[in-house]
Parts: sequence; C-alpha cells; structure tokens
Amino acid sequence: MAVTTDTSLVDTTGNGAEACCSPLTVDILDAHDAGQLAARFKAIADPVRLQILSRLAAAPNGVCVCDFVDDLDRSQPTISHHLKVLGDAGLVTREQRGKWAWSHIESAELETLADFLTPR
Amino acid sequence: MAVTTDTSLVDTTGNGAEACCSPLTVDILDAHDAGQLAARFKAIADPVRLQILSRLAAAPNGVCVCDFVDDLDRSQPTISHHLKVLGDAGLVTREQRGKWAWSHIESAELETLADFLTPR
DNA sequence: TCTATGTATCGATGGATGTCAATATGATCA
DNA sequence: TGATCATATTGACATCCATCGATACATAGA
Repeated sequence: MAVTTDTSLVDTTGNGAEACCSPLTVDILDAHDAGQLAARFKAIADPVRLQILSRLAAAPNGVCVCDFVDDLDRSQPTISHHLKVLGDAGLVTREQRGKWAWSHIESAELETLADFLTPR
Repeated sequence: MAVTTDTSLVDTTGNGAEACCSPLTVDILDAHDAGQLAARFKAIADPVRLQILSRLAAAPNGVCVCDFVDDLDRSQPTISHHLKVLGDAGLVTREQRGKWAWSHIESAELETLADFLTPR
C-alpha cells in the first residue's frame, strides 16, 4: 500500500489538529487521510460531545465547564474527559478565567469537516 | 431531563434513518437528538468506511462489493460488516446484479450531516 | 441437481472507549 | 500558609467495536 507524500494536510490551528481532506466527491481517500478524518469524526460521534458542541456554538463568549456538569448529567471527570477529546481534535479551545475554565468552539475546524461531506 | 416531542425528526429515506437535527448554531441539542446524530456520525467515523464512501462518491453507477475487498486490504466479512453499518445508517444502499452486490451512496443523507456542521 | 462463486451471518477475540470514584493539581481568598 | 473550590488526571471496570475464520445463504451455470 503506497502512501504518497500528502500536501493536502495543513495544520490551521497550531495545536496539532490537521485539516484534511478534499471533499468526498473530488478525490479518493488513501488509508492515511482516512485515518486523519476518522479521528476527527470520532471526536464528534458521541452524544455528550455533540451536546457540548451545541451549547458552545450557541455561546459566543464560551461556556464555563461547571455548567456542563450541571446540564449534561455527567460527572465532572467525564465532562473533563470529553472536553479533552474535543480539544485534542482541535474542535474546542480552553481559556482560564480566574479559577474557572471556559471553553470555546473552533467553528473553522468544524467547517472543514462539513466541507468534506458537502458535494462540489 | 425533559424530552419534548421532536418535530424535527423526519424520515427522508423510508429505510429507518431519520433526518436530525437543526444546524449546530441554531438550536441546543437535547439528549435524544444528540443520540440520533451521534449514531450517524459514528457510522462515518471509521477509516475503512470513509474510504468506502469516498469510492462510492466517485462512482455514480455504484461499486461491486468484491472491489472493496481488493482495494481496502480487509477480509470479505469485514467489508460486509462495514457496508451493513453504512446501510443501517441510511448512507449506502444495496443493489443485487446477478450474483454480485453493488453499493450506492445516499448523497442526500450525507448532506444532512454536513448541514448540521455548517453555520447559518 | 450439483458445483462454483459471491455475499451475509455467526462466534470469538483483542483493543478502544465512556463512565465514575479517588486523588492530584491549580487558583483564589482569608 | 492554609482552606476552599474548580478542574484535570489516574485507575478500574463494563461495554462497544473492528477484525477474521468458519460457515450459511444465494445466485449462476453445467
């Protein structure tokens, strides 16, 4: 299985997440690109994380982590775990305000996923 | 956790898959809708299935199952499993041609997922 | 009907993942 | 510095999932 050098991978966030790939209807995915994409879709493919994203998308100034624990009926470690998954995928960033941590959505990263699914 | 009657769920395919939900930036997801969406994103969030979708998107007349076994370096039962997952999610349909089974992509279903991630 | 071939299903297995209790870390304030 | 509160990390556990070998089912042709 030949894996060629891939110039379509561009890190737009600087935090390790990589933009990938051409829209579904343009190029055929190789195994490497498929793995990159799948990792980011996996980050989205969880009910709790979708609810987190939904609340973040509705809050331009971010959301305090403590609010998720109240709203989503999950323990504090579980919320923290999900925020880490979203952060590692580059979909959410963290901001410290005093002793509270606020989360922000990275809309541009989500759009790259939407672009992949959108026909050209 | 109040789960209100959800009028945003519309079955557009007749095969059990349900359209869900308003775009990320419009409404806040409840637990039920989040589960529906997560199930469909889970179907996408696998490297092999992304490669299957990619190849189907590039083939208007469909793809023979046998070709996937050759191309994707997976056993025949594994390919069959992935096609079933995609079919259950309403993203792929099946057509029998003689003793061969051909798969077709359901672009409209994929677009509903893209719409969810696309800001309005 | 028998055989060959393509596909689906079953059962088992190893690894990934969501969850929480316990604990550690970090920040604020007295 | 010590107490308190918010968040992160660790460890354990149960469940889910991708994978494949074996086998069943289905279709076509002899």
